[in-house]
Amino acid sequence: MTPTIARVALPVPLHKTFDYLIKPEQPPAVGGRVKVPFGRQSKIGIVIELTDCSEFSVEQLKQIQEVIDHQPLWPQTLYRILEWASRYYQYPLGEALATIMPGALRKGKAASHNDEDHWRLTRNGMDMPSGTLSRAPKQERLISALKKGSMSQSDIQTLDISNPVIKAVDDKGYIERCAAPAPSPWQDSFQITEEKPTLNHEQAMAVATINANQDFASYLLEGVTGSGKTEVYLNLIEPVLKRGQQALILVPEIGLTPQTINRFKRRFSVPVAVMHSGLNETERLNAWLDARDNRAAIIIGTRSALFSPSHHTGIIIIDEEHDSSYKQQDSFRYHARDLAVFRAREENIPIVLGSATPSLETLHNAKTGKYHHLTLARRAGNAVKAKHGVLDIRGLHLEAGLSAPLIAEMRNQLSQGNQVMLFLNRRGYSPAMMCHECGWLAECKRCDAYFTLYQQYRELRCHHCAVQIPVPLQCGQCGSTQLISVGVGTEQLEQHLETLFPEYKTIRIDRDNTRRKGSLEGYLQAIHNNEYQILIGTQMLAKGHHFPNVTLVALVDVDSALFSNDFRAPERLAQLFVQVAGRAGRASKPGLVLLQTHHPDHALLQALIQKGYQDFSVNALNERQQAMLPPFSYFALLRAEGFESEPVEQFLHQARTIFEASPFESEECAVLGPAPAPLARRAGKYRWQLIFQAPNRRLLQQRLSLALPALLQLPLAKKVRWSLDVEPQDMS
DNA sequence: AGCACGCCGACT
DNA sequence: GTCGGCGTGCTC
Repeated sequence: MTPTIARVALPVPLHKTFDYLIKPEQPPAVGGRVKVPFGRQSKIGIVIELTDCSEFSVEQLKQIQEVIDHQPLWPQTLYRILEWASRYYQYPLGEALATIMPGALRKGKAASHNDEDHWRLTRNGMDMPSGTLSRAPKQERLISALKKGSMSQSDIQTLDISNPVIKAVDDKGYIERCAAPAPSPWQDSFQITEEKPTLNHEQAMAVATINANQDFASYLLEGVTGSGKTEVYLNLIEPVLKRGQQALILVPEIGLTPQTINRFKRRFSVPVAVMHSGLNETERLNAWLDARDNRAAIIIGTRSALFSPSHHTGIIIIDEEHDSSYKQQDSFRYHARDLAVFRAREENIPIVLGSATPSLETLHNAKTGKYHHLTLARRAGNAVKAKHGVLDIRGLHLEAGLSAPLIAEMRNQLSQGNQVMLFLNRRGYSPAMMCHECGWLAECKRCDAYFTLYQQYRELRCHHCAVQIPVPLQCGQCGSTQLISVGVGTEQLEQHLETLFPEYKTIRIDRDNTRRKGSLEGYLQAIHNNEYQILIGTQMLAKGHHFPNVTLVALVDVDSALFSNDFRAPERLAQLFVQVAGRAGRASKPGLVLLQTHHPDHALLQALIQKGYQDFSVNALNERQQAMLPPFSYFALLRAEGFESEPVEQFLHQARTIFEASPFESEECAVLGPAPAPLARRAGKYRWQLIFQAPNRRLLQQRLSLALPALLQLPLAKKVRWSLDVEPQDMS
């Protein structure tokens, strides 16, 4: 029996689907788009089921307006992952599908290559006796050219045959338009197009281990900076491409540089599809289609590239798997790395997670045997390990946050013609402004935060909302004019270093001066050209760039990370430390990394400094286990905000009651809060949060799925703004 | 989310 | 007398 009703997921924030009548002459496809009337508007949704029954009577159902796709947009495996992710991350399927779909498809554009039409000979044209067009040599030439096969309009133009000529021949009935022939498959011309470097023993072992098997298996490739992870990737991709399968590679947002892409393009003679946020709608659609139609052999992209509809994926590689940009931080809050493992399992292919500093989650999975752990401990080529040390700054006088020993070492390195890099994760001149007489601190009226002083703009700015005001001349409390800055930010550091080292040029790289597109690239180039000797930056300077002339890296303030209220802060500090250590220096000039701290004996710091990231991670994982923090439990964060505190808090109280009322055994689950969010007021809104904790994913998912319908029923759910983040990455 | 309906304040 | 403010309700 042919189904009469289509169940459709629409891009609306409603956790349900909508039923529509099918026109018999236009049967829709499950997984394909349809245009349907919705209230007084019409929307594009995805058919998720064909059926005969509905809770609604036939009279209540409307008809599908238009069937856009006659086949599913995604391979079965990928569609199942999307369905699962929609449930796991508690995000409505229709909205989830819409967010990961290329914008052009969301708007209803055809999901097919917009190849240029071709021209071919008609029967008449083929039979045309030569000499018929002797007085029209160009027309004659066109016909003989087309005897070898169809051509596109632009190809014809390259033969110096203009459009009017084409039209004239068309009018005579000798030629006609036809579809472009399918491009020849890349498999036919596959070859390796550069000389392969010889692998060292570790690399060869890793390659052999992973390539030994074509079925699902997860590998953690833990390779120190400079150990040649990319070369391993290339050796993994090679047999995949040889078999005619596609390779899917995810990189962090900041890591998708032309150099990275070229590394893959250079090695193989195959088409590469690149997917990142910089693409316009057409480019994005084309990359998506290239992946789907197997016109691209290698698909490389950021987070969202995980949803590339490639049907013949043979391997998934996640580079820098610890990078936080793999977790989407708004709307559909999926984790691309976690979903990638899921996808690999569904498609029964290997997945490789590469990093010099694996996330504790991934290390835990390796430890418990879920992932195979492969290590590259040897540096390839002339890379050399940086030295490092802790600067105990207790009791030391600090100049703009810098201790005398650090300044001395800077002077030493600079005088030898080297570059010096300073990390300080605080933008602005100083993170607060205080009255010297009464202790009053300038505070944002709309946020629970102090103003940051920007001296160059003579402004106080709030880093949590858009407020900026002129620097006050008087204390807001006692009227004193003795206002002083408290603490050090990158601007102050820059200013002070310019007076301290006037003979060297200083450059600051943070979000405040790299807003303009391309400015970061310009600065990095200038640094490589040695135009600057002192580099100051927040962590955006640490990722993906190697500075061979930098021989000294200092983390100016690591204490704030050691005592942050975000339990992941030490992990991120350790990753930053290892990443910068890997970027500094080279064989002839080994690098030195220094950390300034008031807590030189801190256990995690000691483990990191004395024994390295591996020991640090063992310690940190133990601490997580003691505290039952991820990966030893699974969190979901329900955050709510509103202009009045009371309804927000009350909403979360009700949410807590709902969650606790679960009929399941729930001793292992816990609810924490409601408590004020780390930033209790932001942009005038009060923020509260509730944390759900479960011992495993299954239970977390089960309990949330059970609670959410009741939560949505709460009258307050419509009055306050709220969001649910399953396995949040950033708790601050 | 959109978009309508609906009931109360300041205006051509 | 209207225009329009955003509260409430609904979308197969």
